[in-house]
Amino acid sequence: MPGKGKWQNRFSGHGRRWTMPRETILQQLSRTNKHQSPKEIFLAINKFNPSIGLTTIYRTLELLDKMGVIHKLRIGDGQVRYELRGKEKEYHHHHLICTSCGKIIDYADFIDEEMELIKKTEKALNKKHNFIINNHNIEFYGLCEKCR
Amino acid sequence: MPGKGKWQNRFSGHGRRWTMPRETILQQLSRTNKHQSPKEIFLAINKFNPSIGLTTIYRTLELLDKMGVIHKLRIGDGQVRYELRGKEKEYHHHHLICTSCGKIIDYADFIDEEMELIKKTEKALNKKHNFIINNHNIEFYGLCEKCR
DNA sequence: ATGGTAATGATAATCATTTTCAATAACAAT
DNA sequence: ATTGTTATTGAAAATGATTATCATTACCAT
Ligand SMILES: [Mn+2]
Ligand SMILES: [Mn+2]
Ligand SMILES: [Zn+2]
Ligand SMILES: [Zn+2]
Repeated sequence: MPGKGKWQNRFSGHGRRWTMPRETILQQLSRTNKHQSPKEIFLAINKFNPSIGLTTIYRTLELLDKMGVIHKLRIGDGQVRYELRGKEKEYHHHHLICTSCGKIIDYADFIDEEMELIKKTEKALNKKHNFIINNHNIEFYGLCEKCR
Repeated sequence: MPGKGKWQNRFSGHGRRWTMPRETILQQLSRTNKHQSPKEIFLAINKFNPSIGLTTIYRTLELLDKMGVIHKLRIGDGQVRYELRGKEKEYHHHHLICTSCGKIIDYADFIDEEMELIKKTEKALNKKHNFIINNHNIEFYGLCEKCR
């Protein structure tokens, strides 16, 4: 049954339940490509649905992150932030963060060269330290157009 | 007067004062190449000098970071961590973080290739987004030898 | 030696995130 | 459709890291 939400199927048959709060939270994440904090998501939802509690936002975001549906960011501004994940290819990007106003810019330039270097580094580090690398995090800090 | 500590001069003549707590904190940072949290530093110092308060640790670490003497790390384990900075060349490195036990490994492999890519990326991002890039952060997450 | 003031430490306050727990609602089995 | 199981929820309290307050202390230029 199409139209019931593209995520519903990912919740069925795993002892998990498809609930209204979860659908609402995913809708809110879809509404923008910004990197939203739990509180921001809560406030946005709260305007039209005050019955969903902040605790549920936290729990759901954590779950969605574990499921791989969203991506958790920890830039250093005191709260966690989340963004929806796309398919691997179209999703992979890094962040440009303004240390003055906190603006976050997505970028995916030189991804190919970067991936090559990452692969090489991962292989070397794996051999050297016997360390299994699952993912990486790259971010640039500086001043955005307005703040420079 | 040598022996009085290699950092003392960095505190003179800027309206800043060279104090016993600051010297002790820098000593503690020198004692290991681990990435210590404020609380860890506090506990280590507290064993032989219980007169230094946690608040001072926080304030001093923040100051030292601003001065460029130490480097602040925010891996995602709930507390900030700091490490001493060496000279630019010998210092520059990234981190390998075990998501299971929290172990942090420094590495500096492929730094040259990496710097080349970083420079290229920085230039492109600057042109594209009119963003001034001051520094970057790269870290790999995975499982260490013991935790795999 | 002394005065101005940067630095300190104890305490309280903030603030994001977690935990607890009783009530609710999905949903598989009837 | 009704039921029973239990995953999920929301309110409230708890936690834990970091910050703000403020009276006291101690650098250090004079
Ligand atoms: Mn992004
Ligand atoms: Mn390091
Ligand atoms: Zn900005
Ligand atoms: Zn480990």
